[in-house]
Amino acid sequence: MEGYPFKEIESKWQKRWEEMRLYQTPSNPKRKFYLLEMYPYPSGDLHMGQFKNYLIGDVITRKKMMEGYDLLHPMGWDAFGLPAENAAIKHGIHPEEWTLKNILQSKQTLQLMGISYDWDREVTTCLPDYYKWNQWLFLKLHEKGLAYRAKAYVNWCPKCKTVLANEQVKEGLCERCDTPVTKRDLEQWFFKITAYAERLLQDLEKLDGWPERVKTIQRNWIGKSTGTEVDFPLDKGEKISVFTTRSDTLYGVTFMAIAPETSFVKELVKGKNREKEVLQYIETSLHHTEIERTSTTREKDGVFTGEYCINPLSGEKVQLWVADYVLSSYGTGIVMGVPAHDQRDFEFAKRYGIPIKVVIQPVGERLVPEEMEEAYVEPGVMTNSNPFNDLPSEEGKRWVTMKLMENGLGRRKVNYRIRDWLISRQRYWGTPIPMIHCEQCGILPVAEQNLPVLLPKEGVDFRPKGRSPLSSVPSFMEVTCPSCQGRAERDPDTMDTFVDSSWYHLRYADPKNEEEIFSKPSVKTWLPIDQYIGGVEHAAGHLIYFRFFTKVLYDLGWIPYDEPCLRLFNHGMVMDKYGDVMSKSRGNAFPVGPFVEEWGADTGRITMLFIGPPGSDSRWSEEGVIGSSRFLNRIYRLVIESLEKIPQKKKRENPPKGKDRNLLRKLNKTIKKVTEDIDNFGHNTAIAALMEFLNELVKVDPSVPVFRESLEVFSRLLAPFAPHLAEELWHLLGEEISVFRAPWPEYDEEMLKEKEIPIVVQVNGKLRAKLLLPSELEEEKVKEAALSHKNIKRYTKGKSIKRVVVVPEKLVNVVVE
RNA sequence: GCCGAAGUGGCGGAACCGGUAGACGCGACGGACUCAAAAUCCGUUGGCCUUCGGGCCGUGGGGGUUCGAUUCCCUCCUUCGGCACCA
Repeated sequence: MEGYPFKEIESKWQKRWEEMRLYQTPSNPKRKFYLLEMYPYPSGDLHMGQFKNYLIGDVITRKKMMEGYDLLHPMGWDAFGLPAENAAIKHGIHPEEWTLKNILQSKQTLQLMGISYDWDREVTTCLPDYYKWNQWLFLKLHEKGLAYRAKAYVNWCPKCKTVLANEQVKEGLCERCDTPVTKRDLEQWFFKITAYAERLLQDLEKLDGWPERVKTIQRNWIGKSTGTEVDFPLDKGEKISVFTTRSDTLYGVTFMAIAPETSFVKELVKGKNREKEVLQYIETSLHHTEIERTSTTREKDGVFTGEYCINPLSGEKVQLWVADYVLSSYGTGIVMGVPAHDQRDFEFAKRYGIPIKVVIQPVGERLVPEEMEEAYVEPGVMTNSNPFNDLPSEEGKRWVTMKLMENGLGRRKVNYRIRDWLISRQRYWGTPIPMIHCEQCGILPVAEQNLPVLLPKEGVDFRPKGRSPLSSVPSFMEVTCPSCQGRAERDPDTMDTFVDSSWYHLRYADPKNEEEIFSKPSVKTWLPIDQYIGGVEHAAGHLIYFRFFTKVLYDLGWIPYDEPCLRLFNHGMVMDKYGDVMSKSRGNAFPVGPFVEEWGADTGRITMLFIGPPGSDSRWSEEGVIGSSRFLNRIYRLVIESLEKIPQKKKRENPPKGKDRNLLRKLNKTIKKVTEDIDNFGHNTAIAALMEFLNELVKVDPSVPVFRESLEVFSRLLAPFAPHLAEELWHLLGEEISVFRAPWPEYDEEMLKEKEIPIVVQVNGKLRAKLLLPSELEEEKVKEAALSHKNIKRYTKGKSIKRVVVVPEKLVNVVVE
């Protein structure tokens, strides 16, 4: 294939840019711009599917550079995590060696595509100079009571042999390996993100530059619900509390359902005659996986405890049941059962013959419990609820709650669906948790000056055993207690890698600081992030954690703002031609290395960006590559072939006339279009505009002065998309300094104006004629011209004209009869 | 079930705030160059009809608002995404 010499051009300019330190972050920015793409897991040779993210960012960076901004555009590696450990088990290579090798390769791939990173600020999370600060942050959270240890039934993936955070369980399956997740009763470390639930929810309002979609996902995930906590007395002066959003149905409670995990159940039935059955039930239900338990098709089951509590307002006796449709981790783990007005309770009551008591009547209807086929969950009028009878139920909620409050039997309460963030992992390749377990003194933090707690490199058996691999490394585990100096043990678990990514963006501001996590002035200079780019899949995970850490650091006084990024853009996924997501494991990914070898980086860049709007999913195809390659070849050929004829002098006569003026108008339109499109993430249409302009340019005589001007501007407009070729053209035109040091072109509003404008003439909304009329012609004249057109006369002949609509400089619509 | 996004030629996709639907690209067809092919260049390309002037239909289906709707409203269908026994 005969094409332009992209190989020479690309390597030449990549080298040159490095020599001139084009991407270096300025130390004293005047107009700062912090652009960040979500950093990747370094999987080696990156594939085309992963590149969309970086390319979108690179286009913006290069344009901002030319607009005179001072940029921070860094890159790093989410380098801890399971794949390295799995590679170690499979191939016997140490996770660190494997990871560092992959980082090197991934980095080369990014450089091959000409992405504009300042590599001096590279951050690698698996190195001690980074994870030391994970540990430091852990200690800060611990001091504040935001890192705590608790025994809880937690998500456990039997295949990965580790616990998982709620955010890592998708539909009951492990996000990583799709294995059904089970529950284990373990003592683990948690970050108290629930303490920030309200702020995380409220502050979404501030995030104008975030996609609505992401904010909605976060709102759902946080899941605020407002209701009442009600106390139900037990026999001997004790009580149990439940959370409800339907206090208006309190008089309809006929049973209580208690989650099997609740320790209180065991005590309740202790020594009672139904103890055996209850314990048996608890045992089996805990063995069910999350999917089994939450399957909506499954019949709800439970067991009667034989015990009762008292409805605090009606005084009725209420049966206590254990049922596994109740979640222990939400509210109090106990639910009041109102079969008549809650579908789940209805099904449960039907199955076990528990009474159904109607307390809300729909308007104009009368519910009879025996005839009900489903619960009535809508609002209505209260009944059987003396003294609240005949109150509308919505109003009743407030009255019932007030009555409970007056008598000390209940209180207003807000619950959130979001759970505390479980961060312990029983794996090797992660940040060691900087805590020490002493039998005498309890659990104590490692002193700050003793950080980092280094991950041992030797003597580790990586094979998963369900216990952390670190627990079998004596040199790591054995430690003296910081308090009593006796023998103690380190915490054997490592941190979730989402801890790393919750603050990496801050480290870029001051990546080599050995004294502090970052210096406050450096953060003040660069943060918050002006534009963040990444996939939507992180909406309920990383993007919540990252906001949470920002708020914690704000509260600690380390940063002066409480939202980490002002604008967020979600790029779409790249699929293969069959519509499957590109991934290495599926084997359908286009590796970047061979592609660049065959087609060149610029062609790859144009293809990826022209394929469709950056925000939507797109399919990678060979056909797209051909179009992009042709486009670049045509540009190059045009310049080479016309080079001799291009006038040397840059000045043109002002103002140009005729054809020249037409070309110049088109040029100014292109500047406007490309500029606005990049700002609005319309990279595909920006490239289309460049193609359109090229189509004009090839028709023009190269010896006219406007031709030279056109090419100079065109090179600059092309530069963000195809930086190597654009730089080459720029220099072919005789420029000495880099195109990226040249200013971004500006358009002349005057030049956009046309002398004559095509006006569309419709009759009854249908296109019937086109006119070419002088711009700024008075309405009357336009009307006249339209009506006197021969084709329009054909349609209006013999008919009465009811109305003529004139849209200035656009169209005329003649309405007849 | 609830919430959200989307549905446009053979294909990827354009169309500002309601004003020429299909920009740009791919593919296809015809032509030029060539011994030939590739590459390149020129032309045509939503469907149907046509006396070659033009006409009718057409943006998932149906309805509505409007002089005019891919765009706004109602309703239904399909696809994708989020939440889903959260009390």
